[in-house]
Amino acid sequence: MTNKDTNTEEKIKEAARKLFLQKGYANTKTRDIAAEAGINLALLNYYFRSKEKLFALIMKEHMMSFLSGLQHILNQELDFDKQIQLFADSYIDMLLVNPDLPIFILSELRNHPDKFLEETQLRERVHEVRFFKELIARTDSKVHPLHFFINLISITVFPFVGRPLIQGISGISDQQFTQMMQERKELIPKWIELILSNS
Amino acid sequence: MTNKDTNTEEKIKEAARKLFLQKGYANTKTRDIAAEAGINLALLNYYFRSKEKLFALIMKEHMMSFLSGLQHILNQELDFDKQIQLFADSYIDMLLVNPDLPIFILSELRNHPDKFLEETQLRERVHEVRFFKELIARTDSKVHPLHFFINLISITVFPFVGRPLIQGISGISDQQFTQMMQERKELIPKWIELILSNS
DNA sequence: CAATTTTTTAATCATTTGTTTAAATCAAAT
DNA sequence: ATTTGATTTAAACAAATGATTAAAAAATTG
Repeated sequence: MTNKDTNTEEKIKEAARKLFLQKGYANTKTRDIAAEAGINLALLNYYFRSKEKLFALIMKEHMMSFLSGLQHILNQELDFDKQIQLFADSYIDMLLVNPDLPIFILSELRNHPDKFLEETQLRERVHEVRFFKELIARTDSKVHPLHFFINLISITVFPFVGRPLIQGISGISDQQFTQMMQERKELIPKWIELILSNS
Repeated sequence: MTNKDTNTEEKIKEAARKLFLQKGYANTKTRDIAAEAGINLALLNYYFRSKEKLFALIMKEHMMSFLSGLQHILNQELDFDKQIQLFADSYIDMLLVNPDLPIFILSELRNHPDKFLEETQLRERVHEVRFFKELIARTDSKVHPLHFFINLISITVFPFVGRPLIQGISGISDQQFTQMMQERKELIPKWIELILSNS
């Protein structure tokens, strides 16, 4: 505490987190970060060598927390149905706190398709998750189990990615949007279970 | 034809379409566009005044075609179920041809939240669409009809936005991805109708 | 306290990038 | 064919941007 918030290195990281998340890599200038952190521009390079290295650090941090969250939820020893409920509930909570996270990750992933996937060992770590084994076991149909996972992620995450469009079309307020996302915590598990049980 | 493809103005637009779509506004340099179009750099400003004006043009074009597509499909005089089928089918076809379109639009919309929504009269034009009136009429439940529209868009569009993650996690090939999207043309209507009829 | 190391600062550099200019070339009209 | 206007070109400009430097200030060590 004492050191962590006043510490120059941490101040730069904090500013970088905020701005990169908000505006992406290309739209964030080193001078913006320095100003936001309230430090001299040269200190950015002193502590992190380059803008790119600083970004890689922040990006990895985000990918890891995204992954750890997923891993933690989907590895719990729970009923399959309970697990879906837990996922929707805690993931939407997380997204309401970090609404910019998905579009940030997906935008940057577009520019460096492999870079970040490799260094987080995404595939390896997700593959041994309980939920997936359960999901595969559950589907006796000819429909690929991945479809159901895609559906779950889609209806949970997409509203946050497509938010400007959704609000632009429907005209709902920020408050109404949040309200609807709260409702989805309970609706998503029902929908997914419905889809799963009829396949 | 004769003029349209060799025409300098059109060559620049074509190059701009390709590069903006692929890399976004900030990551596309005017020199890249000039090189791609095979023309002198100054011609970009000669014909379009500025990079920003050129971009606004391309962006509006994309928003319009996105909107017209939606409008055309959702205004057809068809059964509600048929309409959902038509939507999934033709929208996935479109997305397979333009897989970068959603992430492009959503990324840029993040930087200029209102700018493009206003000038396309998105809300006004979508609001008078047959499909929505039908959707609202259909839902007697206490669940907001917008939820179902969000679901339809989510499971249709999100796979293309989240493609790097989906392929990174599952390890499926490009070909397998395309195959799955083809399958979803028939699956999505079933899922959506299932959800609708149980609400 | 003096010496040494670490941190911070202001100034500057080198490159990139969007845009402009002035001259050259091309096309159309009289 | 000459004139006039439109198009194209090479060169340059100005601002933005990531990075470096050398000196000053602060902190640490002996």
